[in-house]
Amino acid sequence: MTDKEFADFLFPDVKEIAYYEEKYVRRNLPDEAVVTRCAPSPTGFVHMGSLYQGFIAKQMARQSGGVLFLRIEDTDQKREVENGVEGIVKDFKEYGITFDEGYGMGGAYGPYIQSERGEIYKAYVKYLVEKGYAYPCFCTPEEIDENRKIQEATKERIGYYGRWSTCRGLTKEEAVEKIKSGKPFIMRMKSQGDFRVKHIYHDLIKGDLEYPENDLDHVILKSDGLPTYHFAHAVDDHLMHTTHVIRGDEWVSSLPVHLELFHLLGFEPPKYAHIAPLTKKDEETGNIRKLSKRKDPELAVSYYHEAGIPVGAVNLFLATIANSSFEEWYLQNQDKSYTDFTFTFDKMPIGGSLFDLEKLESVSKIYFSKLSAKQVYDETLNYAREYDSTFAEILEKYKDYTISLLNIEREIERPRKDIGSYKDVKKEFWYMYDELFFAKENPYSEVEKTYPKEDLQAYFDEVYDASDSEEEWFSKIKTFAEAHGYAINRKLYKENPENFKGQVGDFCEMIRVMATTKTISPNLYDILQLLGKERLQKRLALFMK
RNA sequence: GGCCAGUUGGUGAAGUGGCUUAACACACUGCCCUUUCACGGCAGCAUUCACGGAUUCGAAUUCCGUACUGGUCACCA
Repeated sequence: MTDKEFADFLFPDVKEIAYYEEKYVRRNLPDEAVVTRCAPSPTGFVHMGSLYQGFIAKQMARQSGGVLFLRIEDTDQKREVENGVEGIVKDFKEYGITFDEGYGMGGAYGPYIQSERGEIYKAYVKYLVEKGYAYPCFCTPEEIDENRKIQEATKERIGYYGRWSTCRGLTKEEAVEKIKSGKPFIMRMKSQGDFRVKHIYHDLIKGDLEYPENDLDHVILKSDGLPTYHFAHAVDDHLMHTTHVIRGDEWVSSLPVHLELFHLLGFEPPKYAHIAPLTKKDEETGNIRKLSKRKDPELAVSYYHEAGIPVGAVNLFLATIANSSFEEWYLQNQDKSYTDFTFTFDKMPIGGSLFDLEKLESVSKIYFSKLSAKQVYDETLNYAREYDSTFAEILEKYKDYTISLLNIEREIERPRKDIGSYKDVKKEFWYMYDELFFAKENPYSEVEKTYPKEDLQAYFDEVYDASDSEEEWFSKIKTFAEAHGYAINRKLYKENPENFKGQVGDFCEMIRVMATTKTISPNLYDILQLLGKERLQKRLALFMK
């Protein structure tokens, strides 16, 4: 029996690969164009890791005038989650990762969902059989497991190779016999590699990597007729003319298999860029470890949605960890978007990228500081509608008031950076709403310092005038404070602190605490203006108690 | 256990043999600016790059060994 006859016996009704080779023509793009993809499995929702991968893939494709497509890798039906695909598409879209082609939007290289590509994979497996590079395997999972245990016990390398690959030695006739008798089987690649031979592979991110030749006869077609990841990757990325495979570095160890698969199939392999994992410091052990789906809620994209961290801030953060030079560039190009930055593979981190929530917060504050008051208002309202309906009502009721409030020290060259999330708006400014302020039994209970309050009453009774300009307002404060034993400036106070109750700043602090309960707030003059004399008197009365 | 990678201040990191008496950012501390809070500016914060050895006139950067950390070894992707 020839290899050809054997192949025909195994796969009687599939097309020649020439059909597919002709159908999926070479892309007409310039040499530097990066054609890459996001290839998620519908096994759950998008997490930060896939978003990070998608972010980099999108940037590299866009900035090179290439193509980004979406391919759904749903060859594992057991792990599939209902509506998984829709969730993925939605999450990617929310975070600004849009595709040029792929699942749900068509393109010339489809189908873009692996479960619909079965015939294609079979054609290529058949091709491999014809060349003598693939064979059916009848080993049961139990037998494989048995071998593994022996290998572990004798400290031999684990896997289906060499003398352990029992079905590799079967003649074609024996195999045909078994199949005719109804024995279930899978297809394995027939590795031509030698484990002792080492090569260097140049990864776009990690640089030179030393790896041994693959000699494992990996499964390429499972018993359900669907391909394994390894095989699907080789076939799909060849047919879809992917130039760059950008993926997590947990794949580095599979590189030898993939390279051999491309070689056996006669394909030119793509360039690989292996992204360092997102890591965090484990609270229990103190070690740096990869972010885990189970342990770390912050891995889920929904975490940020709930926490009120805007999409734009997350993207900004991803940009800062993707290329270390980004942050400095962004500081110097305040008016530009992160999409204007040219990312390069060689500037991407190799070890691990610490996903630091504190850093995210600071990036988010920068993001917020660039928004207009109206934008902050609108987005905060959207958020509150979803997560805090009482605050949403308040925001709607006091729309113009809130926008004025948010506008203090905003929309200027160097804006405040006090808001890092939609949640912070309430956290920072709750005291500006009487509904929230007087809802507390004693709004001032958190205030630690005690103040010489008698001066305050006098100030509001005799001096404060809401119609004053900011300059007038402050000069009156100075005069009043001086008359009541405060130093008019810091220097004077520092020279002889014992001569004064404090300095003007201390007097201002007292006013601020009375009005807001806090020692930090936006510009005091604006806050007082917004509150108005009547509401201030109410607070004052409570404060004086 | 095998294979592969990583290890630079409180934190993230730049750095690819002399331009490094180790950038930048976050945090912290101090000072300055300012009419308050901020914003901003300046300064301080690793005599040293996990440890040990080697190569070299010269090493965070090259090589070897050790330790630690991570990844991976499926009919999962």
